[in-house]
Amino acid sequence: MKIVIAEKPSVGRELAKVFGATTKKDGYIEGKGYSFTWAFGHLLQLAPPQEYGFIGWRRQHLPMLPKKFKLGIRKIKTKDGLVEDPGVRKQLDIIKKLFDEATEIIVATDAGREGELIFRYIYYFLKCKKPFKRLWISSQTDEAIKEGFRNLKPGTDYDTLFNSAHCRSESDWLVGMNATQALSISAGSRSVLSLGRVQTPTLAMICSRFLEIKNFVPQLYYQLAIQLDKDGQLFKAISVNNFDKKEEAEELFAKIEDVAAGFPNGGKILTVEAKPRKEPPPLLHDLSSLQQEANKRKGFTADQTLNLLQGLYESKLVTYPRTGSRYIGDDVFAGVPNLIDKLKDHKDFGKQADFLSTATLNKRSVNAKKVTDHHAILPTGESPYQLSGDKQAIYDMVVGRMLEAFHQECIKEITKITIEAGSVFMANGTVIRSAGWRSVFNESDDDKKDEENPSLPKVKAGEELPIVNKALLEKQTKPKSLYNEASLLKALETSGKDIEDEELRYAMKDSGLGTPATRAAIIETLINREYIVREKRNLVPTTKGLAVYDVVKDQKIAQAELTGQWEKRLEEIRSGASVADFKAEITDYTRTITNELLQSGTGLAEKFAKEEKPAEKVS
DNA sequence: GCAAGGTC
Repeated sequence: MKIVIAEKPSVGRELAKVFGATTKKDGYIEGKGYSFTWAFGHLLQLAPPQEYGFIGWRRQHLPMLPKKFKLGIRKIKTKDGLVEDPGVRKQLDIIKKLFDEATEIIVATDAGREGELIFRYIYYFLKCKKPFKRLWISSQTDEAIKEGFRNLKPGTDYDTLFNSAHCRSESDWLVGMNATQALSISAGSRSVLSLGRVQTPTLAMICSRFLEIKNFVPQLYYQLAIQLDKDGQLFKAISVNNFDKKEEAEELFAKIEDVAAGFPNGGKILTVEAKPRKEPPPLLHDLSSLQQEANKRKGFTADQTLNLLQGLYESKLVTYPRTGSRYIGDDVFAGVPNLIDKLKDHKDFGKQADFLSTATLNKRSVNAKKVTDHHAILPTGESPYQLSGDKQAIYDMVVGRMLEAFHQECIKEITKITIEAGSVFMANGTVIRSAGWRSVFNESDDDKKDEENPSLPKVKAGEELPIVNKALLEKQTKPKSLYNEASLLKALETSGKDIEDEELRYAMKDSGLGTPATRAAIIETLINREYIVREKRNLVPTTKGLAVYDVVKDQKIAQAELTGQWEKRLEEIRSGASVADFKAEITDYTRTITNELLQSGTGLAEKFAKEEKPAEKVS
C-alpha cells in the first residue's frame, strides 16, 4: 500500500479524488492501491522548557539551550490547562498505522518550507525509517496533480529545505522563550512579558506610531481659496502654494480681484488639462487584503475574518483561505466563466455577472508564476444556504471581488485648471466616464475623496472669469493615523520594504513580518498580553506595552530587520550552507539578548504596575 | 506562564 500524506484534509481528499480512491476510512481515504491521509497543519511542536528540566521560571536556567530539542503533540487550552489535543493524537495514530503498513510514502504537504517541516516532524516523531518521495506542485488542478505524481522527487532532495525550516523553528523557540523569561523575571515575574521575532517588531510599530502622534506638533499653514463663475456654474480653486506666514497669505489674499471689490473678471485661466486615467481592476483577494477590506467595510478584526472565512471554506463555499497570493493560474481561470454564470441570479451582483458573461475577462489576476502554495481566494461555485449575516458579508466580498477583478478598467477624466489671480490657483475635477469594475459595488473611491469639484465647467486658456468668493484658509499639518487592523496588516506585509540594507530587503521581499496564516494571531497575542487594546477600530498601546517597548526598542529583537537577516541565512541553508554556523549565531544571540534583558528589565514593572487593576496583580 | 508556524 502506498501512503500519501497531505498537509490538510481538503488536499488529501482532492488527491484521492484525482486517483479515483473512494473508500472513506477514519482519517484517510483508500482505493486504487493508495491510502490518502493528512495532517492538520503542524501536529507536533517543540517541547516547552520544562521538558528539558527547566522547571519554573528561574534566572539560573537562562539562557535555556537544549542540546537536542524534543517534539510533543500539539496542545490545546482547556479549563484544566494545556492538554494534548485528542484529535491530533488520534490522527497521529492513524498516520503511524499507515506508515507501518506502507510500501512507499509520498509526501504531499504544501510545497514550501513549513510544509516540509510538518511532514518531517511527524516522520521523526514516529521514528519512521522508510524512504519517502516528494510531491511538489503549486496548483491543485487534476492535470497538475497527475503531472506531479508522474514526477515524484526523491525525499532527500528536500533535506536542505527541511534544515532551513528546522532552524527557523528552533531559532524562534530559543530567542522567544529565553527573551520572554528573561524580561518577565527581571521585571519581577508579576506577569508574562512575551517577546518574539515577530510580535515584538509588531508591538514596536504600534508603539512608535503612537508616540510619533503623541509628540506631533501641528504646524499652522495658510491657503487661499477662490470660487469662480463660468456662465452660472460655480467651481472652486485653491492656491498652489501653501504659506507658512499669515502676513504673506494676507498680502496675496488682498490682491485677489473679486467681484465684491469691483472686479468683474479677476481670474485668468492659464492652462486647462483634461486627460483620461485608466484604473485597472483590483487583484483578487488573498487573506490579508480580504482582512483589510473586511476591517474597513465592516470593522471585523483580522481574527474574525479568518474564522468566518475558515467556516466558509469548511462549508466548501470558498477556496483555501490562508493564501498569500492574489493570482490564479490559467487552469483555474478556465473555470471562472462558469463561476460568473452562477451569479446571474444574485440579488446584488446579478447584473454585473450578466454583463461579464458576455464580456472579455480582464486577465490581470491571471499569472501562474505568482501563484505560490495556494492561489487567490475564489468562490467554489457551491450555492450558499442560510449564511449568518457576517459570513454572508465575507462571502459577498469574495464574490464581489471576483467580479471586480475580471471586469473592465474604470476610466476617469481628470481635469486640472490653473488660474492666475494674484497668485496661481488650481482646480481639480474627476469625472467617471466608464465605471468598469467600480460598478460592482457602485461605491466612490474609498481611498481619497476627491475635492468638491466632481465636474468642472468647460473653460479655455486665456478666458477671464469673475471671482464670486474668496477665503483665507487656516490649516494645520496632521500627524499620521494610529494603526488599525487594516493598516497594521498592510504594514506587516510590507515591513521589509522600509529596510535600508538591500540584501535584507531582498530576503524579505516575499514574506514580510509573520505569514498570512499567523498575522491575525499575532494581533490577538499582543492584546492578550495587555500590550495593546482596541479603541474603536484603532490599535493603541497600553502603559505596559509602552514600557516593554521602551526596554527593547533599540534591540535587534524589536526590528523587522531580524526577520530579514534570518530569511537571508535560511535561504542560504536551503541552498546548502552550513546549519551549524547559523545555529552558533543564534545561540550567541540568545545569550546576548538574555543577559541584556535580565539587566534592562529591572524596574520595568513599576512603570506599569500602578496601571494594573488589583485583580490582575494578585495572579 | 513563554515563540512562530500550521490548521480544524
